[in-house]
Amino acid sequence: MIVLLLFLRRIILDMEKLFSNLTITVHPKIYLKDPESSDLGLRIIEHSILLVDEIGFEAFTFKKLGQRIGSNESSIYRYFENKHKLLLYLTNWYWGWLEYKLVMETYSINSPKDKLKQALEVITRPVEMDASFSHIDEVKLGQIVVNEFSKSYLTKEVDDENKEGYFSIYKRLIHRVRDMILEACPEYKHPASLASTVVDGALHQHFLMDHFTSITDCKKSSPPTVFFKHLVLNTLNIDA
Amino acid sequence: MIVLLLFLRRIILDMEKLFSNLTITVHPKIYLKDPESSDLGLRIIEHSILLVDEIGFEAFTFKKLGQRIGSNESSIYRYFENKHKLLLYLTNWYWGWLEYKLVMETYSINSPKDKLKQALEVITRPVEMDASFSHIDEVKLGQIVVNEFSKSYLTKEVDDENKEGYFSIYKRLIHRVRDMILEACPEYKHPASLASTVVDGALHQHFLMDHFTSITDCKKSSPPTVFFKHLVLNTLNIDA
DNA sequence: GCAAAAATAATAGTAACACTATCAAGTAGC
DNA sequence: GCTACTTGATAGTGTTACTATTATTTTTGC
Repeated sequence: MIVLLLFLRRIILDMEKLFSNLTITVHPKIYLKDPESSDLGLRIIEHSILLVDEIGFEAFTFKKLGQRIGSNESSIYRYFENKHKLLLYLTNWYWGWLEYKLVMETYSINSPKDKLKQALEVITRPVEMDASFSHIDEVKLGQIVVNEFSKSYLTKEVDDENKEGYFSIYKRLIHRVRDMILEACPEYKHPASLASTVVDGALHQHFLMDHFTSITDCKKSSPPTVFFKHLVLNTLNIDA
Repeated sequence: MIVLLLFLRRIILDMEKLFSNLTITVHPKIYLKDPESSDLGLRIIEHSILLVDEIGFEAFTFKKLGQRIGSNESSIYRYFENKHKLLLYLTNWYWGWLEYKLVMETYSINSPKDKLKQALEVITRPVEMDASFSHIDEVKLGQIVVNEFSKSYLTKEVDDENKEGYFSIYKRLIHRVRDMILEACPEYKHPASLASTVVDGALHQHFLMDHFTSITDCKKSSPPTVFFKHLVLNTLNIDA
């Protein structure tokens, strides 16, 4: 058993190495010029994560970002139309990255129930550092998603932007979780709602842990993963 | 049995009559001058609901609201410091109203499980008109809560404003649901997280029904209430 | 190694936003 | 009729969210 596990782990590590020069693909209409294509672009992404995390999306401006990276406001406008598009870029990147993690950490599991459990783990756990992408601080980006993601779709333009495909990575991730729910429990009637509730709810519980502790039971010693695993498995009548 | 039900219904109707001149109390530090205290104040509330629903919170300004109600921008500033405070006022009012509905529609139910079921009904159903408050369009206010509420707390000021008590009605509502969960199932370990997940999740599912239908199973014919009742009752091992 | 092309920086400018301050006009209570 | 209070009107300030133009630097193709 242990030998098998080590063997699987080996495959996974190889796989990760194989994909180590992988880049997360973001819908090209979100940017004017691909930020991965130049040094300035990479610095825009790197420091926008740090600055948004620091001062919040409302107070964030291209002017401040320019000052931070010693570059000009107008140069940043050549990469992104406005800060809303930049936020879309960052959150798209995050969901693409999480989808990659989800696939990597579940593809070798055959039992649908174990696969689902591992998926819940990936989706609800706190974000961990990933050395594969040197210009991105995944932990801070995770915080940005918790605090700002919903602002990217709670707009009057959401239907147009959805049609353009700006949210398709996010939706694809939820479809994956939905399909795993369905494989573990084919007769369940609300797999998509359950998947979206878990993904959105996990962000929400992480926020509550930081700011409204009286309306959550989650804490370091009993993280959201515990709550959501119990919730999903009981809902589907799967034994833990 | 039917006689008893009619009797209870009679009591409830009496009770509603009794409270018909009730006003929902909002934390006084949220406003500079009580909008319920003058005609202009009432018109500010009435038309801010219509205007925010129409153009969204981002595009909403006091100048536009002033034009709409034939009043001056500066006069509105005498009631609210800024539009963020006005949003807090509207959402506080909504949660206070929903709490009132929750209490009214559950207080006479003795069985903890039935009480919880009715609570889930109140919290997850679409908002319905309420003639008791003539200056408030509850349906549109409900839409505003779905689309804008999270923007009221996803800010850098959330901890300060929470300390001031700006979110206490919202938290109190969730505490009520948490307590009902606990009465129906005393051994359940995550009652607060479940309550907050249902309240937030209900708003989210309503949003998805309108904009991202592929990641929800909810629709007119199978509304969020069905999903959440099944979710909660199975999680708590209560038979429907 | 140099010219052309591309990328970036610098500067200026505009309309809207988010206010603050001041003063005038109306109105309500005593 | 005086006072206090409310509302309206006007003006002004600093910031935001851009756009446009021109200058400078960097890259690249030959």
